[in-house]
Amino acid sequence: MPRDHRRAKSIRVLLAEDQGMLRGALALLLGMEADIEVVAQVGAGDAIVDAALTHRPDVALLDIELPGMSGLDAAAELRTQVPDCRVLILTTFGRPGYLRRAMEAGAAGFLVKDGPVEDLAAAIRRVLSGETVVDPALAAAALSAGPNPLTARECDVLKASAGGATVADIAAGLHLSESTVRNYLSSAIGKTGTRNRMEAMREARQQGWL
Amino acid sequence: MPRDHRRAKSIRVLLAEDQGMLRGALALLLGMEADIEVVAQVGAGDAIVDAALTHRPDVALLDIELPGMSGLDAAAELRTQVPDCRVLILTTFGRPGYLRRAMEAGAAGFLVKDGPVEDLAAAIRRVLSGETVVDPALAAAALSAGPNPLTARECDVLKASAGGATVADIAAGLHLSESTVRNYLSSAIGKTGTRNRMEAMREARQQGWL
DNA sequence: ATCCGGGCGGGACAAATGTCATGGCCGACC
DNA sequence: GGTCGGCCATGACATTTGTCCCGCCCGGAT
Repeated sequence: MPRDHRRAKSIRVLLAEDQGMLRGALALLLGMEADIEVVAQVGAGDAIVDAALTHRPDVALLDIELPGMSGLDAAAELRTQVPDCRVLILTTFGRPGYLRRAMEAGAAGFLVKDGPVEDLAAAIRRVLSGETVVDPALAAAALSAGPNPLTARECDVLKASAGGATVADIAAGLHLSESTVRNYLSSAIGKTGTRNRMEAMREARQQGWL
Repeated sequence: MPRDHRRAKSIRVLLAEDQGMLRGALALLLGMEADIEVVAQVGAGDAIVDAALTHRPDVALLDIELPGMSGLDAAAELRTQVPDCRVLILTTFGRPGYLRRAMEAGAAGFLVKDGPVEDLAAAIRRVLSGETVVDPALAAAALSAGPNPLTARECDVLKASAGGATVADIAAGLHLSESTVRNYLSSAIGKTGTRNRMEAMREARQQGWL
């Protein structure tokens, strides 16, 4: 005989968020909803799939920027490994490219960390009932921005150039010639319409292309 | 006749945090503590002092990175304009320089956003009772790291060089000659022991010097 | 009175960065 | 089979960046 005293079946939620305080606060608040139960909390991206396999949540609430594995990549993995689990992305940045990638990864919803906490439980319920939860303005922005024009290699080089790495550093890190690296950087700078690698990185990040 | 049903006087808290969801969640949780009352919530640094003057909180819980005015600057202002209000800094980054500046600004405590939510209410009570709340390991790091070696101008130039601005941009923005800008950048790079402006910025940020 | 240290700028030079043209290699697509 | 695009690489070149000189003006400390 189940020890659950509630009549309605409660919604099982997996919570992935690296900031301990926010994770704890959200878990407590969600746990107070009568029909919601937080069955797992993780602080790293590479723990998401394991936790989902173990606890079989109905909804996974995923941050994007996580140590280990991105929440977007985790969403894609969940799609195949735990297909019954619906994914709700919860992120600081409403970048067009993030939303696009979230949708391509099969996410059912996309929330930004601004906006009131009250939205959260509501979004979880709507997502579970089959709705897709996305801010319309953000969706429009994502559509009008168009897809990522950068090739995989150009993204690699931009990512590797973060933190002030020199061309030589990047070349060594990616096992490329220095000339090749400069060519990729140059073309990324061209495609982003910027003047140097820093601006190109900024722009690519802003768009959610990295 | 006061409508407050509790016997004990409750602790009046001002909450300054730009991320809406975290702000809302913390406000709800703190409000559930029997002896704590959130009397004001703000999402911008330049609203802190006004709100404190209006609502006369016992404790101000301040994020550092805020739009408008830094939580550290706001703490310094509170020190003079609302001296009875104790300041508890709540930040994502446990940078040594942040802790140092927080203490110099008269903060009574310094919490990082990792670590459990449960610490928060406890820290508020301890701060109010006169204790200073600081993670000992972080305090040691701040002490051993030494003070900021950069001059005010060097900081300005580093800040202005964020986002990929060229020397010409920085010079124009700060009304300086390009030679001067390059000299400041060079000396900042030297003092940080780095190889270029990007690394210098990274390091200076890491240390909390900006 | 002298000596810092900081703010500001100039000039010269080496190194890093960004651009461009060119070419080979591959796989996908028509 | 031909074409196109991505990946990788060279070499030459202009521009930017970083370094090291030098100098001037100030205000505060000794």
